Amino acid sequence: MSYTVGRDSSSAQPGAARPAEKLSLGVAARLSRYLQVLTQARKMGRETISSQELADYTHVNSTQIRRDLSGFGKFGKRGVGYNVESLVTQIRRILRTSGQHNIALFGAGHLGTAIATSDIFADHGFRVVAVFDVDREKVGAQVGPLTVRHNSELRTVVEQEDVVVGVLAVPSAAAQELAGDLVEVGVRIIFNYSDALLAVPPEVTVHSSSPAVDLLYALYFYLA
Amino acid sequence: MSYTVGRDSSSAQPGAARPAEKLSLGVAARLSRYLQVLTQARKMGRETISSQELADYTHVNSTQIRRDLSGFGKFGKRGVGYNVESLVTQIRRILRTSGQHNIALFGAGHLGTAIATSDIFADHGFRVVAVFDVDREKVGAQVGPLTVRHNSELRTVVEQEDVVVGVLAVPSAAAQELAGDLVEVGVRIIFNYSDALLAVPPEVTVHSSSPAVDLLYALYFYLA
DNA sequence: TAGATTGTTAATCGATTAACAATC
DNA sequence: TAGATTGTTAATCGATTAACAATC
Repeated sequence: MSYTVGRDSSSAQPGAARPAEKLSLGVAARLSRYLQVLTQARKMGRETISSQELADYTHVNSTQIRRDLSGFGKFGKRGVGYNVESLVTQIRRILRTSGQHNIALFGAGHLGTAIATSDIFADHGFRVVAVFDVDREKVGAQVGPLTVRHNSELRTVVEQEDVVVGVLAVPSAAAQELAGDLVEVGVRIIFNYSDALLAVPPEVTVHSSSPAVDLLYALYFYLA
Repeated sequence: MSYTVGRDSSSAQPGAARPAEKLSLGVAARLSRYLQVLTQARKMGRETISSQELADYTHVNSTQIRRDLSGFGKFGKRGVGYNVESLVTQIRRILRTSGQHNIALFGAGHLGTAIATSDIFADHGFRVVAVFDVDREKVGAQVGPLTVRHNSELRTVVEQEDVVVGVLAVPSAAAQELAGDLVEVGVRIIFNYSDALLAVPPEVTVHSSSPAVDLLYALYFYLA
């Protein structure tokens, strides 16, 4: 990982809920994972969870988890574990992602529809505010609660709705051009579901989904 | 990460294409990332790629990349870079995932259809050999090249087709039961697209997709 | 040749872990 | 109280990086 980010804030001061300098890449990544499991656990009605259970689900060592968390405050109860609800709140605060963040989704095909109608994003404070497509037959159709718009409305929507993230659920051939458009109107985070390699300026972050690669990784440990 | 896996194989011996003991978690994860970018690059017709370009796309430091690769052989050409095609082959060999691996997909809704008709899995040597659903209206329908089957055929298909991975694109409420069924018929890798927390025996690996969490992570560095 | 990029070293820094006292 | 689990320390190990000679 080569982002230029600050140092770890691991020097603990008892009792103090730390205002957090900049998190290291590793800490931020792990906190995100904890948040994923906690969100799922909350949905299933769990009230508390132990570091050991979190370890089982995230494959992060339980000591590491307690260490990561205790750097920011004493969130747990000895003999009991962590309160799921309050830990979700704490981690969101640490990651500074407690707010609502708006997403523009591109592509009203099967994948786009699946994304727009699920609550995988909603559960984490993201809101899909617009669905775009270039297909005139799809424009005007309903996808979940939204009406499909034509790509040409991109700029208007991004500016009016304060869109922070662009999600590309379009064919590879269309991805690069859309990425360029998004960058041009000021979007700095792109989530790419196509298998195109996107060229963007350094200040823009592209995250490419790749379930197959995740599987290869899992498979290695299965085969080895 | 708490898998019990072997040590890094970083002691280099010039010239030798290493038979690779067991890779460390970090090395395996990074090699997978390189593979993702290389596969994309190949699709776009690229012949060679430098460690610096790989670094730009993967956010892994370029020295780290050269180091990771040189542990297994001298794959690059000074002044030129790495041959994309041959590096794909080499990394697949190192990860021992050169073969064909069969997937069973559950859920013939929008997400399931998107997965079955894309080539995100095919590009990495995975083949979706069956699509299942419980909805009698969907059973029998065509999804890409496949006919939707009823869940009750699970065991037969897994045994006949040598299914290694189960992919769950079903509602959360249905996920746990299916996971149990998969474990029972011997599947050891589950890819979970639902937001259910799956309880499985320790020998089973569950990978839960969570694009929203990936976004939170990206957002942190954007906001901070 | 001149420029580019690999392969490798050596030094540093952060991640990981076992162990255990504190305490719910 | 007895059992469970956190918070924290101290020691180890692996990851990261800058730098540069080798070489295409």
